Amino acid sequence: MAKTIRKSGRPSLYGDAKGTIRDAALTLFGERGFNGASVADIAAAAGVPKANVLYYYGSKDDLWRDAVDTLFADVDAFYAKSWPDDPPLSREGIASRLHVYLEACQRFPAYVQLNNLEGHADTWRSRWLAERHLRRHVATARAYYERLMAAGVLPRIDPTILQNILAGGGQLMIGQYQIWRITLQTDATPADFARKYVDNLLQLLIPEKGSPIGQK
Amino acid sequence: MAKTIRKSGRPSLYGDAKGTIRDAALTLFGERGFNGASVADIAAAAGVPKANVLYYYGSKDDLWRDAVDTLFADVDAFYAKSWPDDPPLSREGIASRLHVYLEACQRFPAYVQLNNLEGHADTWRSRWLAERHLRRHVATARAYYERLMAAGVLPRIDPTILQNILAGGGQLMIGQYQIWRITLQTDATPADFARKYVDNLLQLLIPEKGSPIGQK
DNA sequence: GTCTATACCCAGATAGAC
DNA sequence: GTCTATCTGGGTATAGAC
Repeated sequence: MAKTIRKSGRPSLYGDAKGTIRDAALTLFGERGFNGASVADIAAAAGVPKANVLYYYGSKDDLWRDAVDTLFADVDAFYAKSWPDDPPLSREGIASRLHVYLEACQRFPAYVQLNNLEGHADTWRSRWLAERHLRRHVATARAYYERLMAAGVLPRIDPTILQNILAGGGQLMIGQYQIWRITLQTDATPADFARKYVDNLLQLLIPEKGSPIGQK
Repeated sequence: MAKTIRKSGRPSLYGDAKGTIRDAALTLFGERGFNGASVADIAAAAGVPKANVLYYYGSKDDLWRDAVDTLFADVDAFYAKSWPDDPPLSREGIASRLHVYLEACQRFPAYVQLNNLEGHADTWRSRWLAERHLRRHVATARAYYERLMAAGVLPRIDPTILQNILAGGGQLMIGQYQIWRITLQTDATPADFARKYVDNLLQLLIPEKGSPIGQK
């Protein structure tokens, strides 16, 4: 019965049942996939009865869409405050851009897990993800990489492949951290992983003479 | 009751119903995930009644395990005939190794999709995958990359990160080809994609002067 | 607005005819 | 060995009390 003052951003005030449900849903959708996370699971995680989930969101599909939109609003806000408008066309510019991207993957696990879970199939969910959100993100990154190649900082190669080479490996290690942990006892979740990955990548791409690997 | 005699080394009874079911299961598990692919779906895809699936495999879990083991047996056989025992420690050696790996990802879609679908969670399935199969594959690849770094062909960086940089981007583009197709109209499924990816990657890592790759 | 109870369907798994 | 019919539980969604 609490009056929930709903701003379009993150309510999370006292009694914000709808927001609590959406946050729980996003976590479980990211962890178990759409089919693996039931409405009952989400309700239990949010601490509300099952029927309330369907009361606030008309259906499980609508809940998924709302949760994903909210996720990308958060990620966009994170990028807006972390990325300079005009990143330098240099080794350091690449490092900073990649570091922010990997930080986003760590901070918003569903950001990368949803791609893993939905990206291989042609469904209403993968289409929603791609057209509504990914296309925008990919275009922004590509514009910067195109400028890097034009400036001669990187060799000129296929831009889509370039994006995947630069970001793909780290995205995989973060998104699939559990299976990497089981396989090799490595851990891509600590805060310094993003920095370590970027340092190693740049050492491989643009070696600096005498630079110790994995330095701070 | 068509008598489809299957070769390729797997136990084939008359009309190999069991093999047909397992193949259909692997396809659907790879496409929709374990929870998204029902026993009824698998039975329909294999063209047998639902009860037969549970007759041949005692449970859905057992079917998954058997399908995954068979997949990795096929992938191992593919590697055995495609990888030289002693790949050269050179630019060409890297290219050939990566090319074979990406070909395997294309030829056995479930090989990469299962990682995407299971890799982010700690479940009996991700543990099965990691301990029974991935650890072996990763160790084999790592041994080669360690020798490459020791020989000075590549700068010495963290070997796990190196593996992910080299193979991660292509694996992502192939495994999540649908969402890349929707997002950018790119297509990672054609036979020449693996070659194109490797060429671009090596051009970035170890540029060759005057190489015509991706020039525009 | 919040909850209990329930409808209704589909999932995995069995029984038993043939 | 193959199939139809069925059991049981869990899934999404709804009705209706308060």
